[in-house]
Amino acid sequence: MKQSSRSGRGRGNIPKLSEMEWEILKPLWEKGPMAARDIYREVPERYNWAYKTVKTMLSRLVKKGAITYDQIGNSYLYRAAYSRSDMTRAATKSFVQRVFDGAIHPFVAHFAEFASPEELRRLKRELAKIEKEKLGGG
Amino acid sequence: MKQSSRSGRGRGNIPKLSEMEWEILKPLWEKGPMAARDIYREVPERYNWAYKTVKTMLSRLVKKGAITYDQIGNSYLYRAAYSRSDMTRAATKSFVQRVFDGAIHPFVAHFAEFASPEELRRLKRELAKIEKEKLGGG
DNA sequence: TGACACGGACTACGGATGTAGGCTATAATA
DNA sequence: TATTATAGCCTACATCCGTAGTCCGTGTCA
Repeated sequence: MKQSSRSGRGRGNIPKLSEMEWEILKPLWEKGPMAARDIYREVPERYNWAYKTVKTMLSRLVKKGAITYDQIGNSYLYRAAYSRSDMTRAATKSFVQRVFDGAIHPFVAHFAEFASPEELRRLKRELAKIEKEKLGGG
Repeated sequence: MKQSSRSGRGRGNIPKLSEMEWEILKPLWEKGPMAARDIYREVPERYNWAYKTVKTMLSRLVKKGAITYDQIGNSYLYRAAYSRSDMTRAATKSFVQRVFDGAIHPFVAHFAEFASPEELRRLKRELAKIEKEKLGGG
């Protein structure tokens, strides 16, 4: 099997991200490890954050274990501590639990209302694939 | 006029519920308007809340416009201000936006991993239905 | 009528969040 | 070497959230 970055044990302790913290993690997942200044540049402009705000978030994310860093000279190179997969899986699970009491289909039904036809098709395809894998003895 | 649980305009100002607040709204949606004491009884035991905690949540929910009440004698009969549909739709939209940047299929792919085969089938069915409605000009 | 339980209003308090600012060391530059 | 722009570290501060507690009025039971 492949070794999907820490995919095993301890799913329970993946830290929860606050709304804004996701915006810090996204660039890290998409472009790999980065310095604070670069993350700052990657954050969507619409948030209009001060650089210091980004720095604060980074500290808090380190503290809660969502990111780690390597020191390079006198600055840090931050990197996500968990894969985007693991993080979104955990967040989704908790969201679905909270809002839908664990049943996913109402969630999808709702979402599907504002999904494009293309996305709906894609979804069906994915679902079929997953179903087959499951039945096939995954 | 009849009291069309305000399903129309103003979707944007549906208040956000905190994690625990969902547990107060659920009984209200499922069983209709209730007094504080009854809501207290309906909250899942695992939370082990004091009655006062429920009261605090109710006040906050009233304040943020998520529930309203009718005074009956010297006590209140609380009711949800928005339908469960509207509330979950809003929450889902914001969640998917934040975590998946608006694209739901990666989410489903992840979640489907721990969905039961039965739920997967249900999902596919719902999707097909929604797709047909969309194409049919709904 | 007096004692009490229950109701709502207001208060409490620590931790998380959104949003920074100040201080100090250091790398780069003049 | 003196200046300056950054970097990281620590501090700030209003809100929200989870989780109650206190205070006071009143319906109820004895």
